[in-house]
Amino acid sequence: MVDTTETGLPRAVAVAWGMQETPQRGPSRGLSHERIVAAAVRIADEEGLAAVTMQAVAKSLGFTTMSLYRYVSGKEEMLQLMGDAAARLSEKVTLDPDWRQALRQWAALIREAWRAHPWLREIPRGQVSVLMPNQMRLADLGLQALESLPLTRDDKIGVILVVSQHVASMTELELALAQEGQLTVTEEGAAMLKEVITEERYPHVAPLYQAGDYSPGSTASPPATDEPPVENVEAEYDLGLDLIIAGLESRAGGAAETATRH
Amino acid sequence: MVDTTETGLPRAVAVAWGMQETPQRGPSRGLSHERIVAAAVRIADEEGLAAVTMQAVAKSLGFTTMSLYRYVSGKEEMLQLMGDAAARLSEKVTLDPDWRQALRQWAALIREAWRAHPWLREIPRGQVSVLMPNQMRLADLGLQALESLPLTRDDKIGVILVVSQHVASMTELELALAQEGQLTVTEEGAAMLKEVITEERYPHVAPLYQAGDYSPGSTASPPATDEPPVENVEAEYDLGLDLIIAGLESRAGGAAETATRH
DNA sequence: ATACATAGAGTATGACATACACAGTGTAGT
DNA sequence: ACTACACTGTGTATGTCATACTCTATGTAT
Repeated sequence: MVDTTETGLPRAVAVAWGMQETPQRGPSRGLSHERIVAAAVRIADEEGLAAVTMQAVAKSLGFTTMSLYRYVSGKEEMLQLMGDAAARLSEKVTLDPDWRQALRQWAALIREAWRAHPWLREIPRGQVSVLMPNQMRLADLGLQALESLPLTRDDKIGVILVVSQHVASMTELELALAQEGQLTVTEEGAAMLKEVITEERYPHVAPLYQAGDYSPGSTASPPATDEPPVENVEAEYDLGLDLIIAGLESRAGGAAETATRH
Repeated sequence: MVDTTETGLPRAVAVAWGMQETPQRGPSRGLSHERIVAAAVRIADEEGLAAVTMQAVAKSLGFTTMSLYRYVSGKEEMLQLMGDAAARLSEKVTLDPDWRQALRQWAALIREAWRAHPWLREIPRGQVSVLMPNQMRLADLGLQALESLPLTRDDKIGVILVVSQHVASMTELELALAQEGQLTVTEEGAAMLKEVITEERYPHVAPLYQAGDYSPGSTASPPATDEPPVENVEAEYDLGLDLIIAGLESRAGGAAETATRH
């Protein structure tokens, strides 16, 4: 449960849109939402989200921990604001007229944001995020990319969602792998693994390990995954995008072709 | 950096495969990895991952907090073990001979796991997860589903990865929405929103809000998103899967047909 | 002027993860 | 048997967090 204002809107949303009335009386304010969020983002970029504590943020601004609570109802709200701040887009983005290219461009934009702010993966997403200004801008741009496609409104939204999640997943994976560094398994360790990864229990995976090139590689969800060497995330990123686009082409049929011409 | 054993294998991996030598001397053990992990999973299922504290787990087993550290090197390791435990699969799963169906079945299996253990989304994934027994089983099954497709080994792995991430994303989204509950925005709040979501800045999104059906609906990544009413996640799940499968069909060309041909 | 809403500081509290030292326990080696 | 000691689980302590509450100083509306 997000905490909300009297308007029913989540506080974070109201704040992000600047809908919060500013007090008339009292001492002048030394802080602001913007400065707090900016400081928090800076710390997250440099030292990871774990380093973003209320104390660290306050200290970096030269204020007391508790002073932040004048501007932000709690850490969660701050995180939500950070999430939106990280999704800021340069005002002028021109998308290719071909929807395929446009979709790729759009995906690349999102990817860029994720790469610049790896910690985004750790902040909880929810209904709130959609209502935030920058996130909404991204969604808007995504819809624009698909404009020429003969899909229902809902399908377009779905495509946007699916694509953005794909990009998010792959970037997250990429970063997770980069952070952990390559595991260096001993001869002995590898041997032990070979012993347990038997042909009977793992008929399709076992060959990969028996082969000897046990690059423990990447991973996935609790669901499954694989073992491609780290750099391959790029390949997976493209693969997914290619499949989705190919899928869209076949679904859109001839109509899509029209959009491509000229 | 995961902490590893002398074999170079992450401790969690060694533990999960039962590669850890058990002591010979000393009092008999009252606890075990399995019991600890099982207790932790139970708590997570019932009260969410946040409720999984070392103290809570220990208490639920009738032991002291610190006793857990005899079996588990730290909370992170425990979480990794929980992740694998939640990916356990019933031994006998039969996949449809048609790869399309098989892929759907496989996706459904993963989805089931996510739904049963929503907290999975919160546990960090990485190289380690791939090396865990149950996760590996899932990967194996995924490869089996794609067996008949004329793809390279790497592409198959990629597909598995992409699909599993898609399922993960959609299930995560579904759960996030369910947890937050529907936002109930006041007339006033809605009006304020309409005012800031202008046609100029949000040409494609604005109409959705102006229309009056401001179901704040779902969300996506820091990237973009949409506003379909909650139940629509199902639609997005299908959409993504359909697109990927259609993409695979067009990529695999005639060969895929063969596999389908009844 | 003056009252009072407000800003930021100070202090306090309660979760947590985890380090460390100890007391009891059962087995290996005699 | 006996004994040493590897190992078990406990108790206590520490440091990091988020956040509640209280107080003093501040500036604006009256």
